[in-house]
Amino acid sequence: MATHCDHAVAHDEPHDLQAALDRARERCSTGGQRWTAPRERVYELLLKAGAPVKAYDLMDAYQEGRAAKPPTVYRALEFLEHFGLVHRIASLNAYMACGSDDEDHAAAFLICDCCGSAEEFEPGRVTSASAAAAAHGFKARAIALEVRGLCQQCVH
Amino acid sequence: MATHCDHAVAHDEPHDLQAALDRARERCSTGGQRWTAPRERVYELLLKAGAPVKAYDLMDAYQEGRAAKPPTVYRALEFLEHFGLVHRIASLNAYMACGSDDEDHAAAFLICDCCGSAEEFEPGRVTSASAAAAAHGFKARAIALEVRGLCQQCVH
DNA sequence: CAGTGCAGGGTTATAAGATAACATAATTAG
DNA sequence: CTAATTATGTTATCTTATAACCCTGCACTG
Repeated sequence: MATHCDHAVAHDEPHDLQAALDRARERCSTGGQRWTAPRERVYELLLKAGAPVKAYDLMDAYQEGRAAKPPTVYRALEFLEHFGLVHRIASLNAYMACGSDDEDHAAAFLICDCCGSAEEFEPGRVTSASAAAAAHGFKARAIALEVRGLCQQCVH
Repeated sequence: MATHCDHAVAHDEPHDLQAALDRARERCSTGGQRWTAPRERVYELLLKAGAPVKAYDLMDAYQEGRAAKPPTVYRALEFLEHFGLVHRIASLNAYMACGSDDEDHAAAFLICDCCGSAEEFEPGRVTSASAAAAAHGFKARAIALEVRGLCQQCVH
C-alpha cells in the first residue's frame, strides 16, 4: 500500500521471518489443517510488510509476472484470520499479520492516518467492552477496536 | 437490509421522528451548514430503520420509483457522519443513525450477527483506549469499537 | 434588488473490494 | 489403489465507493 507521508515509517518486519513462518505452520498442523503454498505466501507477504496491506496489493505482490487472483488471496486471508495469524482492519479494508501467540484474542489497533502504519496494542483493555456487552445481555464473539489518529512519528 | 433470522428484531425507531429531524436541522444550522433535502431524507431513513442500513439499500428506499444514485447517498452520509448524526459500522459496511447528542464521541456498537440489529453502547468504556493510545505516543482522533456476537433475543 | 461566487446536487462512468459457481488438482482415509 | 475430501484455479459477477464534470440555486456583495 502506498504510504501517505514522508515520515519515517516504522518497519515492523520480524527479525526472523522464517521462525514466524515455522510457528505458523506448526500451529496450523496442530490444528489439523494444511499449511499450503498460498497460505504461506500470503502470510509471508503480510509479515514482510509489517503494516496493513490491501487484498489487491497482496495479489500484485504475490508472484512476479502473474498476479494472484482474488479468490486465492481471499481464501488464504480467511484461513489465516481463522487461525488468529492475521487480522482484518475493517476501517481500512486491509489485513495485517498478527504478532500474538494467542489464537483467539481481541483485535485492537492504533492506526496512523498519516503514514498508514498500524500498531496492535494490548487487548486487555478491550475486555471491559466484553463486560459491558454482557451487561446488555449480549454474547460477544469477536471484538474489534480501531483507533484512528497520528502515530508518534507523524504528530511532529 | 434483510434480516438474518426469525427472532423478533428490536425496532428502535424513535417515537418522535420529527423531533429528531428538527434537532438535527438545528444542530446543522448552528454549525453554519445547510440542511438539505438529501441529507434529511437519508437521515430520516436511518432513523426509521433503527438499525444498520447499507448504502445501496438507502438508495433503493430513497424515493419510490427512481432510486437515488450513489453520490447522492454517500455525500449525505459523509455529511451526517461529520456532524455525529450517523455512524459508519465498518465491519458491516453499513450506516446507523446516532442517538447521542454529543457531536464528537466514540462509536461503540454491539452488533448481532443473527438478527442484524446493532445497539450503540456507553462510549465511556472506550476512553480507556484513548489512554492506551496516549501511552504509546499516539494521538487519537476517532475510536471505533465493534463487538460482534448475539443479542439477547438471539442467544435463546 | 441585481450580480456573482460557491456550496451542493445530478449524472455518467469507473475504481476498489469481495464472492459465487464450477472445474481441476492434491491429500488423506479406507 | 481407489474413493472421499479438501484445496486451488478460473471465470464471471456482485457489492461498495469514488472521480469528474456540469448545472442549479442559495447567500453574500454592493
